[in-house]
Amino acid sequence: MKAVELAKAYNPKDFEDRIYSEWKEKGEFAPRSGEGHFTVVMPPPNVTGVLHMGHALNNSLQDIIIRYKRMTGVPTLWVPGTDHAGIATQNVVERQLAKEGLRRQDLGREKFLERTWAVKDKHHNIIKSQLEKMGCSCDWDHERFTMDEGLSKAVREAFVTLYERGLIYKGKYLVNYCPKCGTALADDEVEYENVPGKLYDVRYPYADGSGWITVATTRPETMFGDVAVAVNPEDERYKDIVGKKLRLPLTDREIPIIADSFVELGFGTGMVKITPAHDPNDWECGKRHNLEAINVLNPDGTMNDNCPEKYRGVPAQEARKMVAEELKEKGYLVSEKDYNHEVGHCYRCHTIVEPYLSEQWFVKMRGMADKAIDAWKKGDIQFYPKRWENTYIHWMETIKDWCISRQLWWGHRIPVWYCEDCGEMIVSREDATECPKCHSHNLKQDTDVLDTWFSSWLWPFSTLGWPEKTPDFDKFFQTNTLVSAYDIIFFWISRMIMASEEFLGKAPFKDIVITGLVRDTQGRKMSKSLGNGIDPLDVIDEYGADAMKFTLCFLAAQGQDVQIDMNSFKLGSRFANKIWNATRFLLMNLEGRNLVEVDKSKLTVLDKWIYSRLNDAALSIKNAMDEYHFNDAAQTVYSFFWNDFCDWYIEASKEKLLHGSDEEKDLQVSILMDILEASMRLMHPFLSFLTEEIYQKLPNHNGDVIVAKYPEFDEKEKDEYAEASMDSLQEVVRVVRAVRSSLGIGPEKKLKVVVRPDKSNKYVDFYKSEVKILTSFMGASTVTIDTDGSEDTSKAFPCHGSGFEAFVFVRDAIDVEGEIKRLEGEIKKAEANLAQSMKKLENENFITHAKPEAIEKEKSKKAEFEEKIAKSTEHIALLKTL
RNA sequence: GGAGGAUUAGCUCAGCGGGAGAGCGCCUGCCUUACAAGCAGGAUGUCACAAGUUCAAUCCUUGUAUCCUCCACCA
Repeated sequence: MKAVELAKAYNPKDFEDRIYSEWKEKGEFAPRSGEGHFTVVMPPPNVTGVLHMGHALNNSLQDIIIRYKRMTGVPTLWVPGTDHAGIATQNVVERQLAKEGLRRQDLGREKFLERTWAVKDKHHNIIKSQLEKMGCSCDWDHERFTMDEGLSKAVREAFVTLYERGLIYKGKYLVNYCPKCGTALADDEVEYENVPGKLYDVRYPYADGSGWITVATTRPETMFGDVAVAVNPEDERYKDIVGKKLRLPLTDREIPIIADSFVELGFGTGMVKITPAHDPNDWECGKRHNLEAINVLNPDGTMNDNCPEKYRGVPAQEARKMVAEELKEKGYLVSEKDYNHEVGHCYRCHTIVEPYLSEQWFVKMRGMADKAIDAWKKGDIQFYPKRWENTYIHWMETIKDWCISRQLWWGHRIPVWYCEDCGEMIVSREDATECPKCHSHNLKQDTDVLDTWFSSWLWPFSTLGWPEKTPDFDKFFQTNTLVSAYDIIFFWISRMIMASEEFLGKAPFKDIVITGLVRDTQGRKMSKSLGNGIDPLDVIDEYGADAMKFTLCFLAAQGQDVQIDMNSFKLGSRFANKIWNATRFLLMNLEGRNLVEVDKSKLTVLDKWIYSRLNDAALSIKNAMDEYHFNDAAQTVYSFFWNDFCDWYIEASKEKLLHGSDEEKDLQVSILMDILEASMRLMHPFLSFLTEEIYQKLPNHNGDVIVAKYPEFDEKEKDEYAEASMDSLQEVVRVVRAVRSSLGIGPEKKLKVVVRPDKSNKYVDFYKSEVKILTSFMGASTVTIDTDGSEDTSKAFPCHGSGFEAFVFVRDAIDVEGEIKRLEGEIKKAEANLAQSMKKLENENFITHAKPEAIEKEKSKKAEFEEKIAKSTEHIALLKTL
C-alpha cells in the first residue's frame, strides 16, 4: 500500500467550502428513511442583521446534536429559516429612508414593502451563507421564512381559530405605545430602565375654595387627563374628604376625591392623581370607579387637543417642563426634587414608551397558559438546565393578555375586513370579498399587522406544513429538542408551547436547551452598539469553522454565559491541527504496508488499552449528549484523541513501526487505522469538516463520515478489556521522567533504569513485554525489570510509585561534586534570606504596622526559603550516597 | 420588593460529600525521524466569608459580602 500524503499544514480553507457543497450535492442533510425521527427547528434569525457569536453558539450546538443523532441512524431533520422581525426590519428600512429624507408614508404601503423585501433578501442571503460557512447541516430543502405563503396561511388559521374559540378580541385599552415606531407593543417588548427624573408635589385646590391638597407626580404634563384624586379608604387622615371636589389646576375642570385601596398607605402624601389614559394602575382604578379616560397625547407623542392650547403639538418631554413652569408661576408647585425611577423603553428603538389608550387586538392568555403549565407538570417538556423552569412557570402564572396588533406595514395583515357600508366585521381565513350581511363588496381590510411573535409561535409546526396534514408533519412532529438563549424564553419558547398545546394538543418539543449568552472578556454582552462583538466569519477566516464550533462547544457549560475573545478560539484550532498532524504521521506509515484484519487474540495490553479508551469515550459522550453536557463531550473527545491516542498510544506504536517485523508492522498500522477511523466518526459532530476531509483519505473508510455509524459503547468489550490498564506503565514512565527533569538531565543522556515491582504488582509481565517501549519513553539506555532483587541499585537515584520502585543511574550523567557544590551554595543563600525574613516577622513593629498583605507576603517568602533548604539538603544527601 | 445565577490557579472556566482539575499564560529543558499550533517536566489555590449538619464539606443547610441577570413595581 502507498502512503497517503496530507498537506504539511492544517489549512481549513483548503477544504471546508468544498466539503460543504459536496454534502449538499449528495443530499446528506436530508432526513434518511427509517423508523422514528429526530427533529430540531432552528430559532429563526431576524432578517435585520447578520449572525453574531450567540447565533454561532446556538447553531453549533444544534449542529452537534443533529450530526450526532444522524450518525446513530435516526431519520434526522433540522429545519432552518428566518424571521421577518416586524418592527426591527421596518425600522431598518425607515432608517434607510430617513437618510434620503423620506418617510414610509412618502412611498406608500406597496412601495415600502417592496423595499423591505429587498432588505429581507439581502440579509437572508448573508445569513444563509453564514450558516453554510459554519457547516450547519440543516436541510435547506426545508428552509422557511415566517412570511412564506405556507406560514402566512398558518398565521391566518391560528388567528381565525382563536377568534372562533373566543380567545381573540378587539378593544380599546391602555397599551404600551412606542411613539417613534408608531405602534403598540406587547408588555414584554418593553424594557424598564432606571432613569433620573423629577418628582413634583402639586397643589390641587378644593373646588369650594376651602384649601388644597398635595399630590405627587413624575409626569405633570398628564394632569390634563386627570379625572380624580384617590386616597386609601383606610387612611384616617382623609376619611372626611372623600367625595369632595377639587379644581384641576391650569384647567376649569372639577375632579372628585375617591377612595381606592390600591393607594399605598404611608407612601408620599397618600394622595394619587388618577390619569386612566396614561397609567396602567390608574386605568384599572378608573374602570373600578367608572371614570372617563382622557387621552392627552397624539400617537406621535405630542400633546393633543385635550390640553390647553399652548401645549398642543408639544412633545410630552418638553410639555413636562412647561407645565411644571406654569404650575410654579401660578403657585401650584409645592416642590420639585430629583427622583430616579424605572421607565419603559421600546426594545427595538429604545424610545420611551407611553401607556396609550387605543383600539387593539388581544389574545386571551390565561387558558392557554394553564395548558402550558400542565404540559410541564406532566413532564412533557423539560428544561436543560432545570432552573429555567421557575422562570417559565412564573411567567405563565402571571401572564396577561397579549396585544398582537401592530401599527406597522411589514408583517402579516390582520385577517379582518370591515364592511364600509354596514359596518360588519369579517374574520376570515380567505381574503374576504363580500359582506355576508349586506353583500356589499365595499370591504376594507384592517390596516394593522400582527406581532412578529404571532407567526414565530407557530414555527415548530408551521414549518412542517401545518395547518395542512402533510407527510412532513406526520413524520417529523413533535420536534425533539429546541436550543435557544434565555433571553427569548418569554417571547418565543413559552408562546410556542402555548400555541402547540392549543392547536395540536401536544407540546412542540420535549427538551429545551437553554444556552448562555456570549460575552466579551469584560463580561459585557456582545452587541452592535458597543462594537465589542466578534464576527463568526472573522473567526472562521482565522481559525476555521471546526475550530470555532469545537471551542464554543468546549466552553458551553450548561447554560452558563461564556466570555471569549478572538484568542479563545486557539483552543479548537490547536486541537484541529493536532488531529491533522497525527493523521499525517499515520498515513505516512502506510507505505509498503498491508492492512490486515485485526486479530483480537494478538492484541497486547497496550492495544487493548486504546480500544478500551475508545469504548469508554463512546460511553461518556453518549451520557454527556443525553444530558446536553456539550462541554463534557468535547472534553472527552479532546483528551481521548490527544492524551490517550497521540501522547501514549501513537508514541508507543513507534517502536513497532520502526523496528518491528513486517507482520508486526502490518498489524500495528492496521490497529492505528482502526482507531483513527473510529476517532473520525467519534469526533465528527464536533469537528465536522476536518473529520470528513480526513475520513475520505483513510484506506479503511466507508462512505461519508457524516452518515457513518457513530461509535457505540460495547459492554462486552468493556469486560474483555477490563484488565487493559496502562496506568501502571504510565506511572513508571512519569516518575523516571520527573527525576531526569528535576536533575536537569537532557534527553541526549541515555541512562540505565531498573524497575523493581512489588510482589503484589500484577503488571510484571506487561512491563517485561513492553521493555522496549519503556526504554524509549524514558530515554533510557536499558530498562531492567528486576523481579528477584538481584540488581545492585545502591548507586542509583531511587523513586517510588504505586506497586514498584524505579532506580535511575544518574551517576554518569551529572557532575556529582559540582552539583553538590551548587546546591550548598543555594542553601547558604536561602538560609541568609530565611534569617532576614524571620527577623522581620518577629519584629512587633512590623507585625502591628505593616499592611496585612505585606505580612502575608513575608510569611510565604519564609516558607519558600524553608522548603528550598529542605529539598536541597535532601538532594545532597542522596547524591552523596551514589 | 421577589426570583435565579456567579464567587475554585495570573486569565477563561469545569468539577461537586471522601485524592483540588482543564485550556491559556508562566518557569525549566528539548526543533526526539506527525505536529514549536509541538514534546517532556514544573510552580501556582485557607475552592468568597462565617456558622451548622456529617466519621468526612469546595460540594449539603443557614446567614453574610461582592458581582450579574430576570421579573414586578408606589404616584
